[in-house]
Amino acid sequence: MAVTKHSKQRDAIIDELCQRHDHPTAEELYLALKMKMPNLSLGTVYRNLNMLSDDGTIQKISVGGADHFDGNAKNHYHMLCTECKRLLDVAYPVLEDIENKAHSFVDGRITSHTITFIGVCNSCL
Amino acid sequence: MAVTKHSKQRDAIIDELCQRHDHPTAEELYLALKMKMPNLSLGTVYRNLNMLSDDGTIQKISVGGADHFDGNAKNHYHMLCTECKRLLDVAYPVLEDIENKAHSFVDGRITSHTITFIGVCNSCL
DNA sequence: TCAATAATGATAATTGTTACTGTTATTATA
DNA sequence: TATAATAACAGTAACAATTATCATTATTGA
Repeated sequence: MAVTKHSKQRDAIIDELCQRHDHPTAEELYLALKMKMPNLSLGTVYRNLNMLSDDGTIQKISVGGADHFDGNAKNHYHMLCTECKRLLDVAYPVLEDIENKAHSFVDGRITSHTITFIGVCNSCL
Repeated sequence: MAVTKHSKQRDAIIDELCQRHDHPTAEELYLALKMKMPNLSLGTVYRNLNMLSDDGTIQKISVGGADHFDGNAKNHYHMLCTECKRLLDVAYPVLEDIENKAHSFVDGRITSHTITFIGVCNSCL
């Protein structure tokens, strides 16, 4: 179902997600918001994150265990820290032509691509 | 725990995984092997796949819902079909220098990278 | 051959996520 | 502004993927 009506919960979710520059999981987001909205439900967080990522308003990133969410909908790359399991932005310029270049190696049609670097972040080193 | 002893189950898992060129989930692999080894346990499949991917003998790929496993341990890229959720190999040449190039954009140390193309495979088109 | 122990099968437990249900809040219209 | 339609909600149950537990079996080195 698409987003039609407004709600305080949804606004708060988007706000929180765009404010912070880590890429929280649904539960991390829920815990942070729960302090301001004590009767917020985890299901509401999941429902909204899914609707918003279906919309293209935000990004859902499936890497390791739990899905992470990113308020920045523009394609960009990430690094997963194998120690703390956090997901960091990598400002490496997006390879605009890689999808066209890859076309001949693929049995099908490419619509997007993701690059994930694996490593250890500075705070863990 | 590292792999020390041998077992028929483990050998069969590696065999099956290397024979086939799709990238099965633990359960898909389990169902295929169950026919030859009727008392194989799903837990054994998971345990071995994890040990082997920790070893670097095989690859674990976390993209959508369930983890996929790849008998080819050499780095290479994949495409996820949004229709059938299958994971296909993409023979696009590995960008050997991208990790060095990305270094200056990252707060930490990079040890590897993955590229996943998203699209629709030919059989689904 | 035998003792030590890694690996197994079966099953329970855990985790992340989705679905359901009755209630509340939002929005368009009168 | 009141009202009716319904999207979105909270709370909870259900579900799927994965991991942990534990008693038994298989492998291996002495």
